[in-house]
Amino acid sequence: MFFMNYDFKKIEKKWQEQWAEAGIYAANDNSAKPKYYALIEFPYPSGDGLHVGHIRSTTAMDIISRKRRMEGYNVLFPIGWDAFGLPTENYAIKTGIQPAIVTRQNTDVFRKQLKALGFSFDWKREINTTDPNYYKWTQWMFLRFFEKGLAYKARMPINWCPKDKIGLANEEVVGGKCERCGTPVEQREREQWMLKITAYADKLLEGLKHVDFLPEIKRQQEHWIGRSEGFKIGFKLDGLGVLGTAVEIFTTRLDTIFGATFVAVSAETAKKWLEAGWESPDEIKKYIEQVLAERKNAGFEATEKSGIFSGVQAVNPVNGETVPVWITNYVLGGVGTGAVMGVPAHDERDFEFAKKYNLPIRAVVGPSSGLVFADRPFVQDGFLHHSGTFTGMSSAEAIPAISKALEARREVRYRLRDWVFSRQRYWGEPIPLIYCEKCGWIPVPEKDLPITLPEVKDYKPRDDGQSPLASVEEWVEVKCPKCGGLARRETDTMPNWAGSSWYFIGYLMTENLKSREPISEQIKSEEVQNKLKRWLPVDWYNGGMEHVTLHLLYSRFWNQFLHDEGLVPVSEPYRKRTAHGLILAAGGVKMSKSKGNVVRPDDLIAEFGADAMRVYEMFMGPFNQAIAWDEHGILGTYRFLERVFRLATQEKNPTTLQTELARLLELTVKKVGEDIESLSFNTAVSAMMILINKIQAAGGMPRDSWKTFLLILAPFAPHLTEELWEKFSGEGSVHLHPWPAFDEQALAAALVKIVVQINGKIKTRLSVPAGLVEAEITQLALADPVIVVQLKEATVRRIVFVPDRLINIVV
RNA sequence: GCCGAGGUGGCGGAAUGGCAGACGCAGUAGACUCAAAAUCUACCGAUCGCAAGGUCAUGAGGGUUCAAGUCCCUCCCUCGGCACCA
Repeated sequence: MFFMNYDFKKIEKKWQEQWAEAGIYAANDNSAKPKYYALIEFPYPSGDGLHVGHIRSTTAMDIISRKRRMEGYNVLFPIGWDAFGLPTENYAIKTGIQPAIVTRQNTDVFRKQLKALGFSFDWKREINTTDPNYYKWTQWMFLRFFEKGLAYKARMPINWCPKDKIGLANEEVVGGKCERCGTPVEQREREQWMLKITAYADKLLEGLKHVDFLPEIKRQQEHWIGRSEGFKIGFKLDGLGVLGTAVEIFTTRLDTIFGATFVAVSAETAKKWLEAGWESPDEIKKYIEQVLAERKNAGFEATEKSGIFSGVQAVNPVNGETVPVWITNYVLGGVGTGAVMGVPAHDERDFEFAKKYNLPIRAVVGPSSGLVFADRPFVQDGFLHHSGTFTGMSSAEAIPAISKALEARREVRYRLRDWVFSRQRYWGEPIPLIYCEKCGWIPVPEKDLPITLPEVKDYKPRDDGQSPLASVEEWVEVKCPKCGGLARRETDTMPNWAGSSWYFIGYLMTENLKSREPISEQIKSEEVQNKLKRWLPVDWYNGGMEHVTLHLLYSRFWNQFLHDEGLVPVSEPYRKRTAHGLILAAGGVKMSKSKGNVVRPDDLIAEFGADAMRVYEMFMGPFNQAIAWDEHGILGTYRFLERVFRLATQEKNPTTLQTELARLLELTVKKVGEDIESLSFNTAVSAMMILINKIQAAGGMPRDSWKTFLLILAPFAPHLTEELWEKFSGEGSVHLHPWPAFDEQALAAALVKIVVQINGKIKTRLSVPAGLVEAEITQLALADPVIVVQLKEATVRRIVFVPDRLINIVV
């Protein structure tokens, strides 16, 4: 061994080529080893190229994949492109260049950049959602939903920019205004394809119990689904004239019904009464119109509560009491029955309303100790008071009892809405349906899939809100597959979420995607089913917190459906899901092209190398927290790697290992292994830095110890460690060598430092053999000169002793 | 407004209730050098003190404890999510 420079450029290029040639990261479909499926959210290949945030999250999963390989797993760590979407389309609108060409250019750049970072992807399994071979399957799967009645057409409001005359995706609406021109966005009704995800609401909730997702991820999904169990109850009306029957209210808090002091109905409900012939003063009519108009315009923001007394009275069925009916703006027509019982003592909104209009507040539920109404509503469950025969019951007992007495109808409601699956856009999967005047909506026969995107001149959505595909007459006009008559293709395309809803399955059968065999036969074949059984579920899926509600829910739904169809062996696609923090631009704002603050990694990689870049991004801060980008620190990780290289290749490394260094090495092996599992990469790097600093001070380390160290550094800095491993004539690749075990016994130190406190303040430290008992330490502590001086005039009242750590003398 | 995460040196950040500031960046001094870079060594929260040492410090204020950045209560601020879901 002789001194040499850390020539990362040469080293990184050399090993990237050798790994590719040897195929050491390819997942094996026929291995006897246990499988491990590690997944990242596949990137959208934007024109900006890879940015520093991609590197952080991808390096993390790369580290986990590499560690698993070393632990003896057959690892699948795939990569692909989620390439349909607006930025590419907008670029095409501006330049007229075909989105397919832009996509190819962008993916070429991304692929090159990812390869330069040494990620251990199985590149043979690369997929692209815009590849007709891929979206043929997406279209086929959509038709399965259609055949099961889970895809349907409905009139839905879309965001419409009146100036640009186009429909906007939600992402293009910022604060109720068009992202490009700033014009306030209007809601327009349009026929849209919908997927009935609500049919899977309970299954999606139930499935969460069996997966290992971060608690906050589960909570967000639960909240998004928003299951609530309630009851519908009729309140008889008095004063609506001939209409005077009943108003139906919905509540989840039947136990508070004795506290109802009014009934609040939505403007929509009141309007229906008017249409049915209710005669009411102009004042009320005006108010109703005003609320409806406000709702249309505001849409997004909550307005101040208001209401008007309708003149109508309602009868509370539980006690026959008469309460006033108010028409309000805070009860929504589309939610529940569009009417609620107002219980100000036990509901924040009713309380606010009652305060404003001086309506009575009657508390009927409280903690067991007694019923105290403070200046805020009591919204928890409790015990009933002033509630007739139900007084004294707990909320949990009272709800079924009251519902039985009233014969109330129980109803389960969800916040979750069905998935709007249509986009009036070009750059997405065409929806493979044909409309025939005679036969209705007819699916495209499987032999005609994929329906590929036709070339168009202009990619801009049309003035009438239709997709540009509607202008391609020769594409739109087809024969009805059923009757042979003249029919028209659906011109809407699928949303971005479609292709990403099943891509983790796509990776498992990339060869089959290319095949011309019918999908319905292929997917049920033993060959494909065996692959799916081998790899599913994904063992660890990491991605952004921003995808935790939509993408994660959609893909779970999609997979559960395929499972119910008998096409996929597992009902939950992801066993474990974690999330990373965003990398923000300097100043803590999001990086975006429009702000011009996107940081590209290329220059830094050229200057410090891929390994230094990887280690730095892991070292920056806690992985699960957002962090502002600052490249100054990369010099520190470069110095660390350079130091590793220099010390490991120095002329003479000692042949024996000092006891303390040996112990530190064991500790570091343990800590790095544990920190990787808990995504604490920053402290793992720090631990390795501490070790290297100690090695520097000790003048070096024997070869075998170096090899152990290389093994734990390997997932972080794969090129450098592979190079040194070769120089140390290690067997094969460092990345396929077993992960080192650590010796618990070697971790124990012979000497420990004991902190001596007086009244909790540190006074001195004792260096003593490990394992001394309280009496021995007390004796030593009290004899210490510093302590003797401090205790001169005090009496010891108490001694607190923590073995091998601390003694506190209380005086 | 509600839910969640967070607030620690000049900066990024460490810390199973038990030595606050690990590790790194920036900075200061020294060694090496003709010199510089690189590297190595030491120092590096504030404050009082010649020093030994003391005092104050983890957003603010209370509390529990022998001991609190960590647990409890009240409040302030930042970020993310949701927006009247009955």
